[in-house]
Amino acid sequence: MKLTINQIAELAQVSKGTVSKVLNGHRGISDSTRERILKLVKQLDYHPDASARALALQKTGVLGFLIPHEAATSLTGNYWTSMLSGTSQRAAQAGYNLLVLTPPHEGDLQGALNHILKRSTVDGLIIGSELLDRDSLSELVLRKVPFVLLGRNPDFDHFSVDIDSVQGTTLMIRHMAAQGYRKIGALLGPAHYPYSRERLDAYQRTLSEAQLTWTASAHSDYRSDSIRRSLLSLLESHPDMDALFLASGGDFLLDTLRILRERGIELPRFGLGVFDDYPFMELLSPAITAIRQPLFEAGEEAVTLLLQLIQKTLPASRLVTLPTTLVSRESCGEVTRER
Amino acid sequence: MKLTINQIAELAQVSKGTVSKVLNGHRGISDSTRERILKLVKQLDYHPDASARALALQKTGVLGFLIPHEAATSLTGNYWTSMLSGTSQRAAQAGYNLLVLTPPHEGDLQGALNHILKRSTVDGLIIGSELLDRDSLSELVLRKVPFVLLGRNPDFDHFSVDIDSVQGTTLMIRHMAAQGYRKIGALLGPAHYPYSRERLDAYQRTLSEAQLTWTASAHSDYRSDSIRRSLLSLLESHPDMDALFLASGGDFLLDTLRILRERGIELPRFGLGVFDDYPFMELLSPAITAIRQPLFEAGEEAVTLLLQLIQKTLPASRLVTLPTTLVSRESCGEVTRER
DNA sequence: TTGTACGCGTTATCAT
DNA sequence: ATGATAACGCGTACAA
Repeated sequence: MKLTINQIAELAQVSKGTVSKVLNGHRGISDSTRERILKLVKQLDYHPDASARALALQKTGVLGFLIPHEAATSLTGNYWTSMLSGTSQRAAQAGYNLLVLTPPHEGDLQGALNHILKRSTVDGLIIGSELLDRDSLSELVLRKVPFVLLGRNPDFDHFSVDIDSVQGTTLMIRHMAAQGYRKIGALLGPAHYPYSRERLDAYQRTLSEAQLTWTASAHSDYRSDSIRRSLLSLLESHPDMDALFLASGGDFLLDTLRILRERGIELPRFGLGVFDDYPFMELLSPAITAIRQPLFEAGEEAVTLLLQLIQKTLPASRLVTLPTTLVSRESCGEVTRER
Repeated sequence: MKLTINQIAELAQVSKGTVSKVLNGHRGISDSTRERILKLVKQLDYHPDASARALALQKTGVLGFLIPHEAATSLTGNYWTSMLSGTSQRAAQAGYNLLVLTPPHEGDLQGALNHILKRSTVDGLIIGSELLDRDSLSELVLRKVPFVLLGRNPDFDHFSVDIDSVQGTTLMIRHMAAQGYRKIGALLGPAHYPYSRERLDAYQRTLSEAQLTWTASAHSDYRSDSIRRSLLSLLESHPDMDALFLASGGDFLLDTLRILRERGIELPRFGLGVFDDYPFMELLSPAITAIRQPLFEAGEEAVTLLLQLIQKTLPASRLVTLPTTLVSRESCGEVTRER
């Protein structure tokens, strides 16, 4: 049999209401009975049942992390897992449990969200925002569900944590220009993703600030064949390109390196800079210059923000923007000169 | 106001008991009222409250994935996240939610486990078994908590999903021997981890099967300084070593490559084989020969097994062992000969 | 075929 | 300071 509050009450010779008060730190209990109950609770290792507590309080003590893609693809890479890591860490430290919400099949996002919401399984939500439309988000606000966006949504103003794409792109393009590259192309993520647009803009602006008029860019989704197609056509239509800015990490880099090698294009004579840093980049030859995103920290910040929303303490600001750092390595000219 | 079963009942002009029966597919309801209720439910998008349902049924519809290390370290690598990915995928498809249980601070594992259990927040548990002792596991069995171990526990027989360390190690060592290496050393994970022992045994057995008597091995934990120390002492005490078997992935490879380069040891004249495969290994020069572990699949299998335990349908076998595959690349001799 | 009443374990309110 | 009692929302025997 499972231990219940009734049994504790019986053993302590009090009513269950008294036990509840002690457990929740309410005042108006004599020290003697408080200690008697506390001792019993500790001794029997009693913990109030989560479901019953949730029902009574209308709070589950659970945070949901909604990842917009199915687990098989999203949780295999570095991006979402690093954010999840930070989220999990801080949630655990704050005494919350973390539910990983991953659509059962690619595209079932809305359904998964609705399912969770209507059953009120979670107290709040952290949402990978890239695929949720304006209407869904509006409904969340309307229904007063506390939530935080991970990655800003351009046409929906809400509490969110973002990594500074503009600052990162500027950092990288300036660096590439400073290294002497003059015809810097850009391979970007899907055109409808907000950060693709931001990075494209920043890329163009920074180039023109550096008095470089040469420009070439292409979009691609995350499938290898798409990356290959986009990059090949970019290379062919711009044979004079002398450097490439990869505006996304993960498979972008792997496929790009394969293609560059196939075509006999040598780094760092041809420059390469990537948005997203991994430890292994240091071991490639040449090592790859990259923008390091504070993904773990973004996850942490998102939880912090969300908890404030749940507790209705107004956060300091609606938007937390985290800066990136440049990790300068050989693929982008630096070492060439020394040699 | 939140929609409740009472409101549905009222609107449908029936008692809530009837609504409940319809919702749960019980029979003994006339088609007309069933359809009337169903229509209403669909129309208003009603979903029964999760907490209330959990309280009544004594089932939460939630599975827990207990990772033995704090999120900051464990969820940053590839190992746990890949398993988590498979777990999340299959859980979602089976209609379960997945709770990521990660100790708030390194070492708080027992506390976290107890917390979850006593409150009965989950219907079942998938446990990264390496750090849980026999007593804790026994208690789980005693309390009839359905759980599955990810990674077999040598001194505790229970339902578990494991990746075949012995088969993988044998595969690799045979390959290295076939490539002509004669003095193959081994750098293993922490000595108290079960799979370290398994891999060490398999390493020695395979060598002796191949009539190779030369042997050298060292253990290390996952911190860079420890890896460095172990490897350096291994190299120094065995200057004639001509190949190395890295029995763990992740940072092991990164640190090892750094050290080998520092010391001017060239691959593949010196052979290198790693237990754990990553896409980027293909891009290193030379590319790294590796054992590929079916981590995602292990996560999936664990859920499948767990669901059977929860439904009390006896699984076919207590132990699911998944085979590895060898990914042969340049770091281990293959290409040398061709050149 | 449908409705009633109670239990699930906890918390909160209102008496005492 | 403590104790009854009524929610919380749902499932389910059992009665009608």
